Amino acid sequence: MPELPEVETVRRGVEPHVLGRRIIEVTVRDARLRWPIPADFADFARHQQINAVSRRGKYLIFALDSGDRLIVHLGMTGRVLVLDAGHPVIKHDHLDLLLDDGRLLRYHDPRRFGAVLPWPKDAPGHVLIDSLGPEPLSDAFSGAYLYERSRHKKVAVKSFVMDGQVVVGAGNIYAAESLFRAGVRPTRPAGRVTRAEYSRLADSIREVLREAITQGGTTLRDFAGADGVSGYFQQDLYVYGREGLPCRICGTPINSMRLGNRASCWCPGCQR
DNA sequence: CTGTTAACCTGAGTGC
DNA sequence: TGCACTCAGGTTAACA
Repeated sequence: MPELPEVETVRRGVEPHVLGRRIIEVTVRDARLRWPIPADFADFARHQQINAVSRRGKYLIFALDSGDRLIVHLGMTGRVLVLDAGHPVIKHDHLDLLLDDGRLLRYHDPRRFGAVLPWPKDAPGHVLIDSLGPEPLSDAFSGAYLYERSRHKKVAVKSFVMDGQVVVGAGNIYAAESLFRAGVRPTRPAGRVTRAEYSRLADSIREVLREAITQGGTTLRDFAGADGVSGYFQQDLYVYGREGLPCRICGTPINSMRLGNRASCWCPGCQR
């Protein structure tokens, strides 16, 4: 699934194709996503013009000319593709937005952990967006912020930075990579990580996410940008998926364990 | 409140 | 070829 860099890559890939385009028809083939696509979704989206495509954390937000918005989340295996109308439909193609230029925006998601939801203009906020932590690439995010938020917390620092209420966008891959670059073991209780370490960690998170965006994301199995092209950040991974392999810095075999039900890799030599 | 676990769902990979 | 099992980029609901 897509973490922040993959979602941002999708946003950038989709945006030029949909800006100013009007949705002329909506086809829902399977509404059973993480939350069901509401029965009135087609009526909600039809005839609306797409004025902007933004991102909040791992959520894509399509702003419509009426002031309504569409929220799209890719879950673990979701994709958004821009295709010509009439493109063959394959398994897991759950939703099409037919555009007024003969193209369509297609949502494809084998595991259906993602979501496509309306966000009406008269709703001040949205339950999925309101309680999110700061954007890691914004000024609101810093080592001091992480330090303050983490005091007295016993949760592992990796789980802490993967918590979307703390900071958005760092999933399993980038949390592991950021902790490696900061030299902090993922198992450390968040409340025991020092101010200096959080300063390095905040820098690392920003750096890793920026680099990954530049590379077009990381490609494992299911991710591809809107144009179907893969990302290249996997060439820059130091710990994720490298259990048992020698550390690229010190040669020590990369260690792995489960933290909060997620595989977590780190280097015993480089990370304290 | 905090913290941990199971659950959602399908497909790919592995071992027998 | 088949079957049983594990694992996967996210997030929340239900627990103790």
